[in-house]
Amino acid sequence: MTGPGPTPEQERAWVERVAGFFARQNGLPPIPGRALGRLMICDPPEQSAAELAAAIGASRASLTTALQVLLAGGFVEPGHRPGERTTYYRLADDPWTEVTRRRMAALTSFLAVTGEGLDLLGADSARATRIRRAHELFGWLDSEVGPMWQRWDARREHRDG
Amino acid sequence: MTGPGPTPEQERAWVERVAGFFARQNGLPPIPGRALGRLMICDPPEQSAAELAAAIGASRASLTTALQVLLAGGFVEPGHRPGERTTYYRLADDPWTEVTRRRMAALTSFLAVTGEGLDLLGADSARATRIRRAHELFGWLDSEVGPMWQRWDARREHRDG
DNA sequence: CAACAGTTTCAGTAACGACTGTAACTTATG
DNA sequence: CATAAGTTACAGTCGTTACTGAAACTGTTG
Repeated sequence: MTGPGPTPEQERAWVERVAGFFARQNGLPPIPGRALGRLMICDPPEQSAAELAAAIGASRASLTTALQVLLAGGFVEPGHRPGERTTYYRLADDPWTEVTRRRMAALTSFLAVTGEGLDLLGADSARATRIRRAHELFGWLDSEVGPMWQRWDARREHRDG
Repeated sequence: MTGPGPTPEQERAWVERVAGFFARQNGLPPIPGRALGRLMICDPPEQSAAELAAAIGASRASLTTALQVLLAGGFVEPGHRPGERTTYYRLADDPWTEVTRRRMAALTSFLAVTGEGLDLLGADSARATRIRRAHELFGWLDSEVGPMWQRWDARREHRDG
């Protein structure tokens, strides 16, 4: 007995939550977000563009765009079956680490802006105090995230490798 | 001799870079972003809404909205001078720590979504493997950011207090 | 090489969000 | 209580973006 499993309604609601999260967090449009959410729970894990379109209620044309976005972002991977022309898309093995890494890098990229600001105003001038505050935080943050991801990689290697 | 200082053109360009960053990163509209950038380098540090409007080339009405956004986000603080009715806005002492803290919290908030997904599919089911991958990363990340900010607070206290 | 399944491109549309200008409101001053 | 500086609320406009439907394209099968 494997239990009843989620209802289609529950699945839809969860997919919508995923889409909402990536819309807010990564600026992903609704349909790519829904396709991503769907690919996280669909059974089987591989789905054609047409199947995904039907599942989330969008046009096939929209799925093309959505899948391009997801492919470019490294979220999904294309796959083929012998004797079939259809491309079956599946969630990448672990898109999350890379995506999150990128987001944090983007966060600390403010360091370049503050650095240029300090150059402009003179790093030691009183007027640059406000910028320096920001510069210190983002510089420190930048020095923290490197080791942090090293710890993650070590942990992953320990579990998988 | 304190040097020539930046040209208005250079200031404008830098302000635009700040605005661009916060538009991409925090979803801030252009004008709030520009106002924020301006408040980072303006001299004197306190500015009225009218002054800011002139400096970044926006209407006063827009500045009202922009300043509300910045006040709500904790970026700026209002100030008054005796005998004057004008409100002078200045950059908060250190908005960056709090803002960045919020952003990282938002990042790890995906944990709630993956958690619900695991409940829905059954945490140990084969179908939940994809969700579990995400859940592990964000759970770990969540456990990392707490201590990380503690280190920052300690560092700050050591320097300031 | 013809037929066809599937994918992609593109033009058009609808909805959304930001910004402006004006008008109403608030509050300190004489 | 009248005045004036400044702030706020609002209606309208402009630009952008996501999405759809139809047509063009690609590549495999018989």
